[in-house]
Amino acid sequence: MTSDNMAPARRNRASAKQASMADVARQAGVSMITVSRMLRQPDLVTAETRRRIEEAMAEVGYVPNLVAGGLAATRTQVVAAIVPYIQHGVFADAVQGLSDALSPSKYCVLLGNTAESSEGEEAIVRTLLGHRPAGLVIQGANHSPATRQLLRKAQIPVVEMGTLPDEPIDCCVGYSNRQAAIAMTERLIAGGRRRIGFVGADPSQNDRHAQRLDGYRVALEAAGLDFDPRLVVRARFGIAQGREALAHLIAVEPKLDGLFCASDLWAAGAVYECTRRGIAVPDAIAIAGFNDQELAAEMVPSLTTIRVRRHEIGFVAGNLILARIEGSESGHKRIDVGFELIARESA
Amino acid sequence: MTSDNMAPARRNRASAKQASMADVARQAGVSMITVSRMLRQPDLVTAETRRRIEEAMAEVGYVPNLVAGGLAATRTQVVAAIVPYIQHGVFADAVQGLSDALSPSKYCVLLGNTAESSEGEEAIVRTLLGHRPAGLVIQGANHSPATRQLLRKAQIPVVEMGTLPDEPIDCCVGYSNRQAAIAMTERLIAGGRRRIGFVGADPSQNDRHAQRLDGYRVALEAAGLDFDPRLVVRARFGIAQGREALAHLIAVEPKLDGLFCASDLWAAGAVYECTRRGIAVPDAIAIAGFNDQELAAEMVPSLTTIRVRRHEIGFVAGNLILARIEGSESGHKRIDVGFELIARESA
DNA sequence: TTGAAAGCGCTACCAT
DNA sequence: ATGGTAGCGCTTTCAA
Repeated sequence: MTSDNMAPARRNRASAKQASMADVARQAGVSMITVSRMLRQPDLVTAETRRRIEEAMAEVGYVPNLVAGGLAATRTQVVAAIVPYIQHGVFADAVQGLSDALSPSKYCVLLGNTAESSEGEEAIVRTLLGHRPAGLVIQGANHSPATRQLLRKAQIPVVEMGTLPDEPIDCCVGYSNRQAAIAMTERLIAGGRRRIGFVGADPSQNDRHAQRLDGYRVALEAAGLDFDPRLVVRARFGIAQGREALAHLIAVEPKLDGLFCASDLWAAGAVYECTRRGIAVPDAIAIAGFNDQELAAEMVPSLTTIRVRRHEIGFVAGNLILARIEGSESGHKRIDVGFELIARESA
Repeated sequence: MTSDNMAPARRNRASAKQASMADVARQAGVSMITVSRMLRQPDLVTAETRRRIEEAMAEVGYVPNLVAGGLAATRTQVVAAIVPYIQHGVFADAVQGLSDALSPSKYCVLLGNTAESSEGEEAIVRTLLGHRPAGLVIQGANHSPATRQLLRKAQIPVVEMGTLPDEPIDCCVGYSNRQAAIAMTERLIAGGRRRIGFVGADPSQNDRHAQRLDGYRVALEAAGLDFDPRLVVRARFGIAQGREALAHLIAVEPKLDGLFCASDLWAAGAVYECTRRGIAVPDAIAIAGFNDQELAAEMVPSLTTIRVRRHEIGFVAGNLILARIEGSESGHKRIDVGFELIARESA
């Protein structure tokens, strides 16, 4: 029962080498090109021929070599996806959406993690481009000149996700991080908050967070409130970092009465820290998040946050790529999927 | 400044076609094979030649075609990774680990989502194998006979992750889900709990959860407690589903005093539901999770759970694959990374 | 509806 | 240390 690997050449080449298209053709008594055709445009082949080929494929255990196919056709069945960390739910959602859009067309996702560094990004873009993907999606839009150059020269559809740059490399699908941040900050202000903190990622490495910070600042100043750099915390992602941020901020500013976190993880951490310290949320401090991640709706108190349809962003990006590959050049080069302010208990 | 795409043939072929290795060779005044060598074994090339080639590569904007390389060498720089959903943090952690292990060697991850169905799994395995990956890692070990057959015939290293099957296809790296479940159930029992519920995924589709369910049952029976099928809930993943599960269970069994959730998400949902209903955790009901996901340590009350080093599992899997590719066939075919019971507040 | 020949861009193998 | 010659396994013309 375990004769798969070591079987001494049952039938044709049971173990020796992988079966090739030539083997299938021979077995079916047709030419290679007919096998190739039946795989890609079955309608052009007689039902009878098709049957014979299918039988032959099963017989020899044929798995088409997409590498050879990709080389011959000078186009692969692969789409590259570049995100800072696949481990972060926010990016994984988009990649899932991408994968879901691509799967019906048999395209696969080739993954690249940049670790949120621009050198890392350029290196990974280079490598992924070497695999000659049919298209590429990438998180954000603040790429180094070298990276932009590479992407342009690649002559494939490129989709920047999660933001709406003024000058996309090719296409983009996202929403206005700035407007979303403005909306949330305005809400906090409208709720009577005056000393509002901000937690975000390094704005020089993360353009989405840079825009959220910008929106926060704009909204404050529009309301005649001070933008106080001491109330701006730069953090690594994580719930624990949210706790720390809150601890830091109330030390710096005991009158803190509002907090806008550019990610739900930080907001959750801040809320938990308040809970532990007996600080009432939102009565003493209103805390808002960003992303509407799963725990936002479920935790106690639930999180007021910005909902972004991340799976949809990836899905739309995938369909954009497919449309471009198929040549239906479709006008839309800049798709705004919008955002939604979800008002819950925490703010 | 935007002349990348449309520039009318500056230098050599600025826009026409992608530069090939032949172009680089011509430009550098060497043969193709020397370029190839310099890319893969720079030591075998004179410093001077190297410099000329590097210059030429920059000049023509060369990005090596890994598809052609893969075909010629009959081995690619790609490792396939198959998980139920990349969107689930638990799987994304392992994929991140895999990617982190492979990156230094310039291997990329080709992603496949099975959506946790065996037909889906076979289809995605077929497609990924078509890309002739140098290795493949896959979550779990309950694959259909056809899938196992495909994987065997592929003649590449295969690593099954997250479990320790009796008969791995090739290698595996994981831990005993059964032992972990036994340990946690025993803890609940030792804490005086007598009516203990269980929440898990469909055991027929998810072997890890099947083993956790088994461990729960074994521990109950070893303690002389009834295994009551009414207290076993099968759920889809999610915090909300954990709330529902708790609601359902206390309706079925008002005397419920313990709950073992095979994922932290369910445990978190159950805890939140208790909080909302004013049920004291752990006093009235002890609730235990599984995975030690990020929120487990942070939420209030914090979650007693099983810690599994998921990133490490992926990382080890990646290194196993690399070792196999390099031929250092290394004996370890079955790596147990163990688990840890993390005692916190909820149980 | 089917087939023959010519590559796709690179690496392996053998020379030198 | 460098180069020439064959392919890798498919798809793309074109032809029948």
